[in-house]
Amino acid sequence: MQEKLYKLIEKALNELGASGTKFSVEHPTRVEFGDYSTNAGITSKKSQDLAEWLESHKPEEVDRVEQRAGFINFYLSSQFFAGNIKGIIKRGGDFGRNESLKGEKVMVEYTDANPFKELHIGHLMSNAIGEAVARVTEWSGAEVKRANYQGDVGLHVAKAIWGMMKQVENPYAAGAKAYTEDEQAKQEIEDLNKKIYEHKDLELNALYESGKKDSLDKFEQIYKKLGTKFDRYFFESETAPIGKQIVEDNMGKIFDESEGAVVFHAEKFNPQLHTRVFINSQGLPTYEAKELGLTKQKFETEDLDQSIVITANEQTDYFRVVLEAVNQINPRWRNKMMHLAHGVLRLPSGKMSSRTGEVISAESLINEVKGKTKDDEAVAVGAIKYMILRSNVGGDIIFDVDKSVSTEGDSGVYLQYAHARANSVLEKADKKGDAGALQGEVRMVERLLYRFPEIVLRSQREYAPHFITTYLTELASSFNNFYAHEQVISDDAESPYRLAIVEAFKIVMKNGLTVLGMPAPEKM
RNA sequence: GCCUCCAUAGCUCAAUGGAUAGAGCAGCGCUCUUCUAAGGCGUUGAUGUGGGUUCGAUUCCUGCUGGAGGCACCA
Repeated sequence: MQEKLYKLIEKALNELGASGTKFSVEHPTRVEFGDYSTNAGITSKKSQDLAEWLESHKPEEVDRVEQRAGFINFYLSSQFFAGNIKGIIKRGGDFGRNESLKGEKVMVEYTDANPFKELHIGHLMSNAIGEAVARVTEWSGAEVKRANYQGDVGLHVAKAIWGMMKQVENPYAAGAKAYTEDEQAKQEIEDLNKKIYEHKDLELNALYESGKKDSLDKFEQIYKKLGTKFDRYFFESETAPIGKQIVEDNMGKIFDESEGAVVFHAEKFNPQLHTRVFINSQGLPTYEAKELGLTKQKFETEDLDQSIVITANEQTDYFRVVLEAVNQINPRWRNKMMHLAHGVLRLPSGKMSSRTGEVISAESLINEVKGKTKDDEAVAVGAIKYMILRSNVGGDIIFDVDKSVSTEGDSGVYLQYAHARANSVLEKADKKGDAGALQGEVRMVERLLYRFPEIVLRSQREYAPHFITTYLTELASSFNNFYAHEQVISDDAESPYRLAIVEAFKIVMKNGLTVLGMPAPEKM
């Protein structure tokens, strides 16, 4: 429809001798200003003539054309909305999908949990955003590979194993604490770290393997709760040697020796960037080199058109440097890579730090929210995801537990409840909906329903799931208003049409929640 | 010191260069003998500050103030 109007306006401008004028066609911010609006009248300075031309050449879907403050507004006909209701019901679970990325293969890396440590609320953030991005990408027709890159070597592992050997309650926390407070423990942990790398101590290897497995199994249970199923797991123990090799192959060309370490002088390529160490003075690859190894692994195991990495924004500058290094090594990889940074999840009381041991685990947050939702896990997961996905990806989230389960608007609960309520009405009805039975005024909910596919598309293009969240909240509000003011099931002639609206709403809400990775319970 | 990002109502968030800056919470006042009141209706309240570009700026550029993150051998 938008495109149709665009072409019509282009034609009008041609005939009015104003061809080439720039203009846009969009949904106005307020419904009083119509379903579509154009600024072509302002940009062409022919508002009056253009409005008159459009009024006399309007397509059948347009009920009326009005000029207001220079803008030309299009009000669509009730038949247009009825047609869309019918179309939504026909497409059902597929309504909202598009094919803009058809034939492409996209890898989305997110969550990036570290074995031996607990999954904390930061991982929850990455997971919620990553899963939503993955789904939005799928809904745009791409084949998506979900990837999880995990740090299974390094000092944190040694700390955890040190704790395991002491058989304490929380091995990682105990190890981390001892490392900073106890000089002897620190030495023991560093020795352990070296031994883990060497992989020669059989007893230690067994401890390592069992600890890793337990940890990964536990992660899997949480991923299941959150609705994530990864296709690929990458480990730092694998990427490290590959990355080290890449750096060594490019010594003198891209990487240089400096103070005993191997560094990349990124500022030579971009003054905003800085030098970073890729291989430390002990000859061990750092996180930076490992990232190069990971990149190679990704592109060599899958024929990717795009690789999206989702991390916290504390890694933004680090990533810019690494991406520049990738660009020097293989620009074709670089051009397909995208780093999406999210903020930090905080509680109103302040930030948590994993170093001080005050981490809030993902599980404990889920359980706390669950405790406030009649013990309903679907509602709890939805509540948490909503809080994360309601605002722009880059910013921090202030997570207020009570607000997240708020029964009054702007929450996951609100969306799920509207969905369950629509389902309940449909179950009560003894007849089927019929979008052909319309009469009367067009409702707000009808004006919003058909917009869902374009919202999904925009979310994909801008890597911004929050557009969907915002839209669904508005949609749920319009549905609740409709529900509160009109008796859906009754004997009058329009009842089948109202039922069709409810059915279409249920489809869109369910698809919307699904594409965000939120559960959509049938009953609450 | 340098780099990046951010600043919207008392609070938490929206607003592809457009119209009277939208929601929710909190506050105040209504609303269940009717399909799920975890709902609905009404009401009070905001673009940090100085310039600039533009027919039009919350949006773009820039000065200032305030905040967050990062800046060599952690990840």
